[in-house]
Amino acid sequence: MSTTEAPTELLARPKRADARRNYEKVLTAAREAFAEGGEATSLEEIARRAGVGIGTLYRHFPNRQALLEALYVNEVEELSRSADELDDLDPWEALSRWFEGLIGYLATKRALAAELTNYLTPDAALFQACRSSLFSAGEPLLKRAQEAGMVRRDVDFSDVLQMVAAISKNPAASPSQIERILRVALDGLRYSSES
Amino acid sequence: MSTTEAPTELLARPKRADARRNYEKVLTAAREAFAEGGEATSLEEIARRAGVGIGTLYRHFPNRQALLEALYVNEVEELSRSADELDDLDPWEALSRWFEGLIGYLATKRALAAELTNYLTPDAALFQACRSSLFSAGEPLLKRAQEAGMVRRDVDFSDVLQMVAAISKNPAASPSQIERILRVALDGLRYSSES
DNA sequence: GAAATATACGGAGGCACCCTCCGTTTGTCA
DNA sequence: TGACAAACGGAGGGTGCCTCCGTATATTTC
Repeated sequence: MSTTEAPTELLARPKRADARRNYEKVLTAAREAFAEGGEATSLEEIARRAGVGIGTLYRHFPNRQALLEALYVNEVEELSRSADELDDLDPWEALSRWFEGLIGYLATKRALAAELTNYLTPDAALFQACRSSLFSAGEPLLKRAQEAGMVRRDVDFSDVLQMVAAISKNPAASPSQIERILRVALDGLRYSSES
Repeated sequence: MSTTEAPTELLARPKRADARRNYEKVLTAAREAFAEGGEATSLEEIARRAGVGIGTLYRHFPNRQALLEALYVNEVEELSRSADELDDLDPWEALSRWFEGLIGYLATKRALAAELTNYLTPDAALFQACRSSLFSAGEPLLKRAQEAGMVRRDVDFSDVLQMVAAISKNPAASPSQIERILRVALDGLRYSSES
């Protein structure tokens, strides 16, 4: 029973044993630091927490952006897997449940995503990949609700996703207000324009 | 006809002639630089553009944040004045027209607001002031639409403002998509929960 | 198990940026 | 016009991102 993992991960892990250890140490330290300290954590600080030199950190993540991306990908992968237990619900119910999950996720990743958008254009490969991952999970739910006549037909999944994401990431609103706003916005999906 | 302006401005301008000139030069250079170069412009660069020393820039704006705030306030003041010609419209029409104006404004200020939120908590005095300015302009329009039964009553102006702002500032969506999403979200205001 | 080799480590130092300090200059007022 | 307050400007301190390269360690080979 070797310790080699199957190469299913999207992120290529380094080869040598000490290297892999350090890679994980950095990633973990970064996750913690970002959770605690907000987005302003320096890479020096992360290296210190991880107990490695700054050079080692840069060996694994060629720049700050790369480290953030690695964190981000890790999390999205996890999220997309969580959309398979909703098939037997009422179409509208299934859709809004799924978005609830998404919303909870987004709430914790605010700072990370915000900083990433400083480095990347929204059509960067990374975001494309994440979106397509979310699409394959959520789009069928929307389609189903539209075919059941429970959601207006002049929107597509991208619209809804952007709408929910934008509202959830708004740092100026409290969680309870965000919830209220989302309810309104999602109700907009049910509005039918023939007055 | 003296050149002294009435002290109606929220921002206190400096006293001496050269100082006032330089203050304006910096502010103008900053506005241009941010419009062109995005948010990553350095203060040294702005001072250079304005043709003043870095020390002078810092005399007027004690730090980067202060400069951004000054820019921001300037713009919001301008916006709030623009909401007085809507009284004679249908309540729903008036409300959505006003938000159209707001939306256009927000579109151009994305980068600025985004960077400011890195420095300030959403309840900073600056934002409070801007919000209250927007409130006094927009809240009556919402009230009127609610009393006319054209808008659901379980939302307040803050909700709608945050909703519109969040969607408008979303950098991942194209202008046309943003427009579509806003239409959906604002239609949510008309949805009435008795099914 | 030891030598050879590839791989990884770590921190000094370069560069850019934010900001402070203080000697010099300039506007203002009597 | 002279005196003083106000403002100017840039050298330099501190920190953060990142590079470079001498040192150390894992892995492979014999």
